[in-house]
Amino acid sequence: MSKAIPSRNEDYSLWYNELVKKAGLAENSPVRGCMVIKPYGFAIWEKMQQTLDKMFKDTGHSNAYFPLFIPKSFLSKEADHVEGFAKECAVVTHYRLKTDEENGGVIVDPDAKLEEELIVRPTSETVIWDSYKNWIQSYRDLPLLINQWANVVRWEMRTRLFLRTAEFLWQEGHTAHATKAEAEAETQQMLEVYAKFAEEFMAMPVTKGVKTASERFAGAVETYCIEALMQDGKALQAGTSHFLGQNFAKAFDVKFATKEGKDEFVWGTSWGVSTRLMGALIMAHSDDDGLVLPPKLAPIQVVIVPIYRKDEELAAITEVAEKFKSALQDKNISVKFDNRDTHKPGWKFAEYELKGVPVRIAIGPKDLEKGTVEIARRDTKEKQFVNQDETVDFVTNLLEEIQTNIYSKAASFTEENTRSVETYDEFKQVLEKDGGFIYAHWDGTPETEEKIKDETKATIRCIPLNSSSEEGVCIYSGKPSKGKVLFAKAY
RNA sequence: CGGGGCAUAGCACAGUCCGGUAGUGUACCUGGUUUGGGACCAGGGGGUCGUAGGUUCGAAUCCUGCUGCCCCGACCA
Repeated sequence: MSKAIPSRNEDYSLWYNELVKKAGLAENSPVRGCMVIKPYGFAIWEKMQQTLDKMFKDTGHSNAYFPLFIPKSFLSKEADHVEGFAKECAVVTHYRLKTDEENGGVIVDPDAKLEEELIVRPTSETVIWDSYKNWIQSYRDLPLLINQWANVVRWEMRTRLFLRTAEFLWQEGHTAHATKAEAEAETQQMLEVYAKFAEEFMAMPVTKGVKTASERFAGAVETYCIEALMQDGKALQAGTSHFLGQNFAKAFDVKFATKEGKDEFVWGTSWGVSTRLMGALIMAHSDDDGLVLPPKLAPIQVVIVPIYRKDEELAAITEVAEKFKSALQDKNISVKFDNRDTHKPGWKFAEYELKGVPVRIAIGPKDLEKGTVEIARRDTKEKQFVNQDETVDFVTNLLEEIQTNIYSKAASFTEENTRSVETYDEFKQVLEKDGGFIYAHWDGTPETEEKIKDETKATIRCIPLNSSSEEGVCIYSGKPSKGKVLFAKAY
């Protein structure tokens, strides 16, 4: 009981915060805006990393590592880039502390001021393109396909565990290409990788699209994104892929010799997903009893709980449990046999539900008699008895079914909460009453976008890639529109 | 960074109005009985009441500064 979390209906935001803490995913740190990612939360992140890392390598990318600190002067080399990030950079000004003679403790040593201040990377384009200048000489060095797993710091005013923290973990891909078309194809390809990851592994449907100019990455020519709808009807940007054009190449003078011997600027891309995906994963599927994890990302896919009175019973149950454990592990299923005698079965049931373990197997004396086990699935909370000789196959299939089911559930939710409107009144009404994704005509101007945002808090999440070019008139200005765009209130 | 609320044991809170030396639940430790949905009984440990100062014989309580957290806005992956 002590671990019960608030319900989503009562207070969605509190539900999220409490769930993150009670499920042991993360907690606040002594430093404002930062978070401690706890072992269980990190285990989920590691599974995401492993999967994505393989997808990146399968598409020809290699990992590297660039430094945390960036000379301040680098940031200002690309005008839009500095404009976008300057407001939220942490700056290193000194390199030494000394003991405070008067008050005890330590103070910054005023004699240790850095000649050029360093910024803590908010993203690594600048430091990476500075290297690329030396790495790239000719068309033979292209394409250059690099990814790095790193932490970055953006000094946010308002933070929330996983969704927006001052320091976060992410991967950032940075590629350089000989032609515009190739760089554009790379941008698209990585967007597809993200969409595939979100849908197949996170079981989270996403809408692919292009950002409007005002939402574009600072320094990009075009920003592509995947947007997902959370259970409270708000949208969450889950990943971005940027076509950088020649902006950074020009800023850092990255040229290559073509086959014909001409000097040309290279074309760039960058793309990233962060620990924010953890927030998306939590909000996409979980319920009032706790986390619901897709089997493909669950650190523990199956938990086995013994039910017994006497030690002899435990011994007999353990024998069966261990047999299942190794049989399932042989099928690459991660299994935990929780034989702790410090907690009762009911306590363990609640605990693993809170933690979102997809499948629970309970084995008790009655099961030993009947040759069965009790199998419970986290997504629907259904329980059933299964014969022991069918258990391994049953569980293997069940994991796949759960993965499919939570995707369908999220997909129907997204579908049910995606609406199309023709007028501004209708737009405001739907936004107020239902939230969710709203398709509406927009005249394409930043002014209209801004006004709608000011008046309704809804932003253009993206111009969907698959949108039909159905002509119409802008809901706000009445001017002509070439197609509907996707609006929502967003995280 | 503006507006509001909060800060007391690991966690959730009471006590603050009206100053008198800190309490409840839960978690933790020990022993026993228990175990098919968050067990029960008995005993036990743990808090310089966010922090710095002020008022007072005496401060969790009154006053001031600071810090942090939560909610609402502006900014953002």
